[in-house]
Amino acid sequence: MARAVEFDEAQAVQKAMHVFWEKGYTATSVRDLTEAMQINISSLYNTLGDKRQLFIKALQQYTRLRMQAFERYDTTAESPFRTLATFINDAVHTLTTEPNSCMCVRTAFEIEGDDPEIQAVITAYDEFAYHFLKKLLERAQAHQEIARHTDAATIADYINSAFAGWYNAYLLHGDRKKIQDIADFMLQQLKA
Amino acid sequence: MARAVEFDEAQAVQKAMHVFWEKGYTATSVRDLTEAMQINISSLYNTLGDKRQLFIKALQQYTRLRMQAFERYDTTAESPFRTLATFINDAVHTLTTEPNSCMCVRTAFEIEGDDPEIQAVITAYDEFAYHFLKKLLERAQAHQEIARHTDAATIADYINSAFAGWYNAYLLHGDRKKIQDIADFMLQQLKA
DNA sequence: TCGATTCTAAAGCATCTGCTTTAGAAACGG
DNA sequence: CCGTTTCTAAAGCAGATGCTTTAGAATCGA
Repeated sequence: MARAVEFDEAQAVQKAMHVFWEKGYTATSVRDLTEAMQINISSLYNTLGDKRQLFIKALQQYTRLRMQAFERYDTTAESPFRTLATFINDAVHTLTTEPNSCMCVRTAFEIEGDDPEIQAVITAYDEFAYHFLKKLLERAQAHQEIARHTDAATIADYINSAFAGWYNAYLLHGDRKKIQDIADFMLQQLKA
Repeated sequence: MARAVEFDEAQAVQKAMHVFWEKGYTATSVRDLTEAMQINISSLYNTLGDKRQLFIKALQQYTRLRMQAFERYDTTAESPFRTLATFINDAVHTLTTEPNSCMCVRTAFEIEGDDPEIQAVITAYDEFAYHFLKKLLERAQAHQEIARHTDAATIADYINSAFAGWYNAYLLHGDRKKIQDIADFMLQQLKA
């Protein structure tokens, strides 16, 4: 037998995630990563692979955390619209509070379709959010809380796409109230 | 007297704009630029300044072109809402037709507030679009074409912020119809 | 203690980065 | 032709990049 593996991959990826999240893929150097991860560069290449593979793992970790946050919403609540309102208000809170904007959105604009494997991770998250919204909207329509003249699918796309725009608006103006007003207006428009 | 200046700055900046637009600021190298601009690197540094200054000029050129496109809309038309609808549909057409996504949005996410001078160029364009929309919405409200219970300013922010989200959605799915459906739903919601 | 394996530290690699310098050719008016 | 200025081509710079290699220390079970 030999020496036991003492390398905590999950923790290392977590630290890498924060660096990538803050600086973006290209602007992050391998030296930035090893410094933050507190591991030797040879350990990195032996266990995690190259920079791109590590980025994919970091991005997956990011989306996994985001997806976990969806679990706190009661999709079977009596008023699906209220759940939706909470969800949207939480999104406003998150995007105006976290130090960086959404890693998925940022990355989507950075790679611009050049890397299908990275894009797939982002798309998977996007579709996860889409299905969450769609289910919620279908129930809201069944409860007559929102208008039924439009597919829940389209409304889900509509809401889901808006978030990236809010990130952009907050980046430009840093004005929390502006985003809240936009969100309030959207909710009010959606209400039947 | 001496040799006449034969360097066409506007044309050079225009070519640089396309490279930056396609690849982003960081991912574009000075060699990429001189190659596309068909000029020598010493000419570049003598007349246009360094990479960052050239990028600012290219971004200004980009926003100038975009702002010119606003002139084709009749803001004094009898039905401001119809002008708004045309504007939004044109936006959908543009963003699903052009080979790259919006240079401003892409750059906003790339620099993430780290460069105030670059950010100012983007913000100026954003505010230009905002005022265009606000004026149009105020007239639409006066014509009773959209509801008056909300400030035109908020609705302008609402519409303006949505565009960046549509760029993101089109990047992820490449589905023109999806964006059109979203835009149609927005317009229908806005209609009084 | 032994070999086997996993770790770290450091040096090193070729390539790319933004940018400067040097040397000289080309075009002008006086 | 001359001096002045604008251009181009090419070499060169120091530093950063992603990644590899080397050498050896640490930790394990047999």
